[in-house]
Amino acid sequence: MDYTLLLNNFSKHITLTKKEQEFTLSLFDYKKLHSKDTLLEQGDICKQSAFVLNGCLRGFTIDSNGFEHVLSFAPKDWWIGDMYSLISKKPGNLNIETMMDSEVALLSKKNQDILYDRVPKFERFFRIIIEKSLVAFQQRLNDNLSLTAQDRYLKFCKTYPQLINEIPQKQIAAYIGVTPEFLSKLRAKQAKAK
Amino acid sequence: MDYTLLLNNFSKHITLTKKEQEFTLSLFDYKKLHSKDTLLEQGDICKQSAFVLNGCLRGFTIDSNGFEHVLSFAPKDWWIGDMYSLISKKPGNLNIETMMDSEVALLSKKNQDILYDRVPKFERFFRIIIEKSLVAFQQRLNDNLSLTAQDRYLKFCKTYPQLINEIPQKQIAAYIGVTPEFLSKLRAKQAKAK
DNA sequence: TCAATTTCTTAATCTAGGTTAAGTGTTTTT
DNA sequence: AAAAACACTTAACCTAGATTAAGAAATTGA
Repeated sequence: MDYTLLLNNFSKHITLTKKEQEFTLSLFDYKKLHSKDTLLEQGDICKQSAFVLNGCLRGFTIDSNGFEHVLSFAPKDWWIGDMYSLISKKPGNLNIETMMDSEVALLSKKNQDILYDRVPKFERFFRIIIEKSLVAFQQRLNDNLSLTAQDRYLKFCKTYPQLINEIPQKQIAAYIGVTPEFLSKLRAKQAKAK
Repeated sequence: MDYTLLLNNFSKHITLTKKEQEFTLSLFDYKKLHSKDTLLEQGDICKQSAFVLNGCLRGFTIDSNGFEHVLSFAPKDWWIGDMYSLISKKPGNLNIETMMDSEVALLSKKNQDILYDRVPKFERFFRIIIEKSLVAFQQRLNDNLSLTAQDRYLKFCKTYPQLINEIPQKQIAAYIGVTPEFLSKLRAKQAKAK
């Protein structure tokens, strides 16, 4: 298991000594997953955050009509978890699943608290990670309030160019908030317009 | 100016000595605002966060057709700022305005950084504040992806009971993501159904 | 390798919510 | 206290996107 990506992720916001690096990595669990494996199911209490070393996961909910809504994609170098459940310690309604064979580094809430205690720099690290995540969600909510489906799709293509050919279209539809049929129609219109 | 509310807000997540309290408060600026005063305009670089002591503010964007979209209401005891602009130091597209006469305690980004340095507990404090804000935005995005306008309105009424009779209906419409005309129609239908 | 499953497309029809417009309160300003 | 500005309602008509359904293409897997 290669944790280089994780160490580089830390070093974007904080500087760790060799000792701190070793201690920190010792708190993570490495896990190899197959495509469509489940990491968290709605109704569960989320007890860990995942850092994606390789592959891609998705966080999604299932509404009362059985439709899925993708709240986040987590490709390589991203963090994913159910923040609501993680901090409230109550059952959440997020599902987390791999979209292809993936490798993750798992940090349990318990170990995260130890980490905050022993290497307080991580208070800052996760504050910054969460700030960026907050900005992304605010931006996305604003997009959903102000843009057409067409524009949201174009924006998605710009934001996640690497994902477009890697994941099923219906997942992109569930992310931008339209049915797969409508996204298909949009793409056909777009192709013709050229 | 009475900062009791602010001190109580801190004490929800961290414990400060008398000295730390004094120092911390010295970093804030008190400001009294009239209804519809502007605290931040789109295109500006946001240089401060506001804690609402009294009254209510709103953060909103204006789209390319001139329509307003409310990203957040900040009643008494809430924080508001343009996180994107604040951390990137680039011009943001958020407007922040009072909805009634209000009092705020302002913390400049510069003073916030001093605070992180001199009272590191605040790394934790703001991490927790931001975590909660993130959870709220994720939840709201999910609501926009999965609920009808009717259900979003009902949920709004449950979440912000104190605001319903305090702020104009068109602001609620701009928050849940419908036109004022459609919200009016929803309310009429609801009233009849009883 | 070929059957089964999943994904994607196309097309007809439907509907939640938008648009336009006109009229009626209700605040705010002078 | 009148005028102006703003907020809310109602109603007719419109459209972006949903639904249903059926077939084609691609993937998965025994």
